[in-house]
Amino acid sequence: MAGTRRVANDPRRKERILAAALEVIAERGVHRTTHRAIAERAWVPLGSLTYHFDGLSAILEQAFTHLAETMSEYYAHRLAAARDRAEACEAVADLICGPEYATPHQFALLFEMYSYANHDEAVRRAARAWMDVSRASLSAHFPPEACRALDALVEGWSLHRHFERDEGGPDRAVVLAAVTAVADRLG
Amino acid sequence: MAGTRRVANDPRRKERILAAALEVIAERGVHRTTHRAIAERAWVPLGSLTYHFDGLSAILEQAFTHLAETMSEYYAHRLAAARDRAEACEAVADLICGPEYATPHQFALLFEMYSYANHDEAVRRAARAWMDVSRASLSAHFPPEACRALDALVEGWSLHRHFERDEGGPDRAVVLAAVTAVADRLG
Amino acid sequence: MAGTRRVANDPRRKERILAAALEVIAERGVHRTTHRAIAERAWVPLGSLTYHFDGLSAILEQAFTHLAETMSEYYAHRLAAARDRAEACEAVADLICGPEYATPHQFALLFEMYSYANHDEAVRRAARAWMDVSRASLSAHFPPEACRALDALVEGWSLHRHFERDEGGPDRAVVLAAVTAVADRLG
Amino acid sequence: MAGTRRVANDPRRKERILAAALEVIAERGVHRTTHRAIAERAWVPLGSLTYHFDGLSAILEQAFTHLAETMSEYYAHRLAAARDRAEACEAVADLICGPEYATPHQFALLFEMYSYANHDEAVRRAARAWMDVSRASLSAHFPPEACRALDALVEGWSLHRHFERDEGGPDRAVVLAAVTAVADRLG
DNA sequence: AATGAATGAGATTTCATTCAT
DNA sequence: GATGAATGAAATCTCATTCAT
Repeated sequence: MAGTRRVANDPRRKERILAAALEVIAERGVHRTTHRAIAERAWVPLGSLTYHFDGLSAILEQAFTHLAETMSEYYAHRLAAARDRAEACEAVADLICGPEYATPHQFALLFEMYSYANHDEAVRRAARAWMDVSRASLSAHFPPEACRALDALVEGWSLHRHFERDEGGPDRAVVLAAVTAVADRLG
Repeated sequence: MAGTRRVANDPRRKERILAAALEVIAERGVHRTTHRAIAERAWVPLGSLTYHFDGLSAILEQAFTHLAETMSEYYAHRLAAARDRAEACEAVADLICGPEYATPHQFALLFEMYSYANHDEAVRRAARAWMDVSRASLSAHFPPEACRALDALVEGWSLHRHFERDEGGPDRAVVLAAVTAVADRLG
Repeated sequence: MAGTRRVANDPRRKERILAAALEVIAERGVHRTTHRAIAERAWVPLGSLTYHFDGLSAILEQAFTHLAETMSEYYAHRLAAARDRAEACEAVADLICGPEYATPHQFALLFEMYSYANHDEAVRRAARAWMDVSRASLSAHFPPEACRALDALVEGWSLHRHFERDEGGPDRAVVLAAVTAVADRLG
Repeated sequence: MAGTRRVANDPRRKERILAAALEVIAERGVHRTTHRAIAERAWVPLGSLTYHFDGLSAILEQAFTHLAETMSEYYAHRLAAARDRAEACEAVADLICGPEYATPHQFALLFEMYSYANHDEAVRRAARAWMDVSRASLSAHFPPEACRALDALVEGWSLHRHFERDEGGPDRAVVLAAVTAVADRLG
C-alpha cells in the first residue's frame, strides 16, 4: 500500500542460509543436499534461496568458502598464540589431538569440500586458500620445508583420527614426538 | 543400444559396471554420478544396472570397496619390496612423491570415498579397511607409533600435493628427511 | 504442454486431479492407473501430481474418500426424502433398481474401492465410513437389525445387477417384495 | 547326454503357480502382483511363469477362474445337503455366518476378482459363472425370484461382514429371520 | 523342455528453477 | 523485494517379456 515501507530486509538471511547449507552438507553429504533441505533447515521459504543465490552450486561455493575462512581463523589463532618453537610444536600437537579443531562435524565438511573442490573451481580456490593460510600460520615458527611436512602431518593425522573406531584420540606424547622430530630435522 | 550385444551371459558385466562407476565418480563426483552416466560408460543398457545392483548406493559401495582393495594392494606391494628400514623410508617417500601411487585420478576417488564414507556404513568399513592395510604394511618395518605418524604423513602430504598448483610434486629430499626424522624418533 | 496455462494459483487443481483419478480408475482399474494417465486426464503436467500428493497411493486414498462421501450423500438424501416406512421401502427399492445410484461407473469404482481397501488402511476407513453412513440413513426408518439386512440386500443386489448380462435391471416388484418382507419381519 | 531322460515334468507346476498367484493377489492386491512375486511364492523359477502362461493376465485369468470354481463347489455343496426348505434357509444363514465360506482370505480374493472382472473379459465370464452357480444352487430349493434376493443377501451381508470392526460376525438369529422372511414372501 | 540373465519401455519420484503475485 | 505454487527435465527404479543356453 502506498506509504508503507516493508520491514527492513533480514540482514542475516544469507548467513543463515549458508550456515544451514553447511549443516545439511555435513549430515547428508553434498550428493543429497537440496534447495528444499537447506530452506527447511534455515527456516526460510524456498524461493528465498534462488532469490539470494544463483543456484545450488553458488550456495555450495559460498558455504565452503565460509567454512574455509572459519577453519583458517582457528588454525591461525592457535598458532599465533605460540611464543617460541617449543610452544609452536605444542600448538601443532594440539591441532592434531585437541577437540576444538577438527570436530567430527567440521571434518565431515572438510571432506565434502575436498571432494567437491575436484569438480568446482571456486571451491578449489577456497580449499587452496585454506591450505595456504594453514601453511602461512606455521611459517611464523618454522622454515618452509618444515611447514610442508608439519601441515601434512596435521592433515593426515586428523583425517585418520576421524575414521578411528575408538573415541580416545591419538597419544599426545607420540604426536608431539613426531612433530618435534620433523621440526628439528627440517628446522 | 549401439555396441551392446544381446547375450545371455556376460560374466564380466558387473566388474565392467563397477569400473565405469569409478570413472564417472572421478570425473563428475559422487554428487553427479547417475545410473545413466555409468551405463553409458560401461556400454550396458540402463536396466542392467538395476538388474545387477540394488540401487545406486549399492554400486557406489561395491565400487569404493574395490577401489580400497586396489589401492591397498599397491601400497602393500611397494612396502613389501623394502628389505630394511632405510629402504622402507625410501618406499614411504616414493608413496608420497612417486607418480604411480596417488595419481590425480586415484586421489580424486579417494576424496570421494572419504566424503561418501561419512554417510554410508559399508563405505566407512571399506575406508577403514584400507587404512588398516596401509598401517599394517608399514608395521613390517616400523613400530606401531611410527606407523601412525608415517601413515599420516603419507596421507596428508599426498592430499596437499593433490591441490598444489605446480605439477612438479614435492622435493623428494625434504620428504625423505621428514620420513626419516619420524622413523628415527619413534623407532 | 498443450492446454495448460502456467498460472501461479489454480485452487481447483487438486480437485481436478482427484476427479481425473476416479475416471481413470473406473476405466482402467487401479492396477493400471498411473500418474501419467491421471495427469493427462486432468490436463495438468506430470510434476503437478507429485507436487500436490505424496505418491500415487495418496491420490488413490483421497480419491476413494471423496467417492465414499459423494455416494453417502446420495444414499442419505434418497432415504431422508421418505416420510414413512412404506416410502422408505420404496426408497430402498429405488436404490437397488434406480438408475441414479449405482451407475455402472460408480459401481466399478465401488469394487475398486473395496478391493483396494484390503490393502490400504485409509481406504479401509473410507469404505467403513461409507457403510456406516448408509446404515445410519436406514436407521431413521428401521430398527438396527433391519438396517443390517436391508443394507446387505442393497449392496448385494446392486452388485449382482452390475454383472447381469441384460441391461433391464431387476424386476422392481420383486425387489420391493423382498425389501418389505425383511422390513416387516425385522421391524 | 545321450540316453538320459529328463525327470518327468512337474505335473503340479501349473497348479502351484496358480495357487501362489492367488496368495499373492490376496496379500498385495492385483495392482501389486508381479511375475516375480508369484514365482517366489510358488518356489519356481521366473522363466517358468512365461513358459507355462502367456503373460501375467493369463495367470490372473486362470487363477480367478480356479477361485470361482472352488467357491462354487463349496456353495453348491452346502446347499445340496439341505433336504427341505427349512434346511435350505439354515444353509443360507450358514453361508452368511459360517466361518468356512467367505474367509477373509477368500473374500479379499472375491473383491479382487470383481474389480478385475470390470477390465477383463475372461474374468468377467468367470465371475458370472460363479454367480450363476450360486443362483442355480439355490434354485433347487427356491423359485427364481427368491434365488435372486437370497443370493443378494448372502453376497451383501458377507461383504459387510468382511469390513466389520468386530470379529464376532452377525447375529445368526437375525440372519435366519431375514432369510426366512424373503423365502416365505417370494416362495 | 526349462531357465534366468538380460533388456527396454515405462513407471514413480525428485528437484532446480521459473514466475505470477 | 520476496514468495511458493508450479513445471519439466531428468533421476531412480520396476518389471513383463525375450531368448541364448
